[in-house]
Amino acid sequence: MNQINSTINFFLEVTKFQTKLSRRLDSGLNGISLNEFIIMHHLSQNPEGRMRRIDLADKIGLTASGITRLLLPMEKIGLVSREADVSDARVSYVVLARGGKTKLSEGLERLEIFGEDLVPKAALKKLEETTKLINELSKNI
Amino acid sequence: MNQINSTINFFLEVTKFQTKLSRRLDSGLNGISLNEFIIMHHLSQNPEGRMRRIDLADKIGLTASGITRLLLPMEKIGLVSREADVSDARVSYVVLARGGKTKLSEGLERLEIFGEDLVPKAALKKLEETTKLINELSKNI
DNA sequence: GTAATATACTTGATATATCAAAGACTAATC
DNA sequence: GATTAGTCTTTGATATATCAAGTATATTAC
Repeated sequence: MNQINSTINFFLEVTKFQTKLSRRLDSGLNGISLNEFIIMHHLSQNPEGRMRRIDLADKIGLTASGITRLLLPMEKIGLVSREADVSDARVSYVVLARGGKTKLSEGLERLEIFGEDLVPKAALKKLEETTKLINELSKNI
Repeated sequence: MNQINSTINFFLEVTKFQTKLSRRLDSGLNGISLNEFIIMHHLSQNPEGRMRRIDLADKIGLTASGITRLLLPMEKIGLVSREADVSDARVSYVVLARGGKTKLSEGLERLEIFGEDLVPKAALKKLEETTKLINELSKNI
């Protein structure tokens, strides 16, 4: 039982939390996975209503390749669609499609309920600080 | 741009952090993956020096099936080994093997350095609180 | 304006999880 | 003590990522 670095402890706990969270939500978000939800959420938050794949990758922490593979089935079932860039043929934008909007709001609703059940009201302020901290840390990985 | 639930925001940030962390560490821990490291770490912390697969699964948040599949190659390359239970033939314990001890301490060293680079000293106290909070949340998922 | 370099995206091979079901036991109930 | 129910682990089929390399296009430097 040696002394443990508190940063390492943090890594272990976050890893565990995220493993459980995504397993739980992957089958509890009305047919869409957590990452699919996250993609659609970012699209809905974007002022232009569309994002380049590479920016999406950066935003959610996946590789470009991962994004390609995630989006493929999403396009097929009509959650998102594809838009070209007029001035740069390498780029293809991701746009939230009609079906995606529906799924997104259903997922949001479920996620909100889940979140309310999970996090006690009293912990919300602390949670927000935590979010800020983790966001800062993410930038340097 | 609608109002976002702060719990959902937390989920997004944690997911991103963990995605980036594990990608980064999976190729930076001297040949072992983050989860392999975590398993060995828990084994080394265990007073009995061994753990049932099911307890390991619970400890790190994976399914029993996931544990089986993670351990298979680890056994093959001599990081862990297998021990039977004298009174319950269903159980097989996981034990840290000689090669695992070496890899673990190498990984620990690297992870410590990584952690020191990532987290500013001033944030350590906050980080510990965060760890506690996340640990609490994990229990209810 | 051409050559070299950089960027955006996709693809082939592979790793790591999941779920649902099966296998092999143990424990509880009658 | 036989049946039933529960626990621990593994397995087949599948999903979701990664990396490294490839394709197509833009940008920079000369």
